[in-house]
Amino acid sequence: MRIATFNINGVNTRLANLTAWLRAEAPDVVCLQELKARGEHFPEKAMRDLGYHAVWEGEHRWNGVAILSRGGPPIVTRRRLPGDTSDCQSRYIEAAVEGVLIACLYQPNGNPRPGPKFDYKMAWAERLNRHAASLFGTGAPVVLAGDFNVVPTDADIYNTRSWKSDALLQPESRAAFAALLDQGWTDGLRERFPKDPPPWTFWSYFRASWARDAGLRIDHLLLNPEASARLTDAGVDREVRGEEGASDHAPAWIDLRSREG
DNA sequence: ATGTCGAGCAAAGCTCGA
Repeated sequence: MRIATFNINGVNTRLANLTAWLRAEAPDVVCLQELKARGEHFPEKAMRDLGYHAVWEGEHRWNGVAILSRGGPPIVTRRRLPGDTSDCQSRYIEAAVEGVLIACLYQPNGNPRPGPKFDYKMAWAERLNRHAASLFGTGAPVVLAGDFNVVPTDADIYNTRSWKSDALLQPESRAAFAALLDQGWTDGLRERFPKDPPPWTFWSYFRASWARDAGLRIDHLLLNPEASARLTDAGVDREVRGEEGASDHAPAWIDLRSREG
């Protein structure tokens, strides 16, 4: 079972990019972030025509998350990250797919920092860690997949210089991510690529980042022990970032062997 | 500080978010 995460940065604007990738790679499950489309504008028919069931949380203009599955339909277990009923941004959706619990998340970017956006990011991270702890020991395989908007260490970026004050690299952001890993989650990409540099998942539109391969690793797939025991491979479909009209992210994925295997 | 994108509003170029 291949589970991918892809910050699509506008699901309708990049529908051609998305469908070309789905046709080429045919991942079993896909977590999408930054739909930038309200719910009624989600391209459900296009997904269905490609053989994917879809569940999603849209939002006016920004954010928005979805889970696609081409096997059994995703059974939604949550549409909001618990812990703050006043938070109405669409950044989390969770579903069971063929016995695997999948959390699709889009952590706030947090810029500019300091300020209310960064405070929101850190509060959101705190809520994520609390909820992740409750998912960790359920006994089922669990995968937390998405755009965490965190560069975990200095090894996860081409060069820290121009990003030093960015919210993605701050000690607080990193500490929250490290605390999440300390719960016992396995970083799927790092498991497969332990040597530096790891594969990047994001290249900014600024400063010809793609042409210079000036990338960051901010899209992550975290596995609890039940999922990690089934991990066979991981990767990034980086060629997707080089296409005409590409998102600034590339899809990242893990492969899990079947329960029988 | 800068750079480049997308969506929305409203009818072009700005604003906000990233």
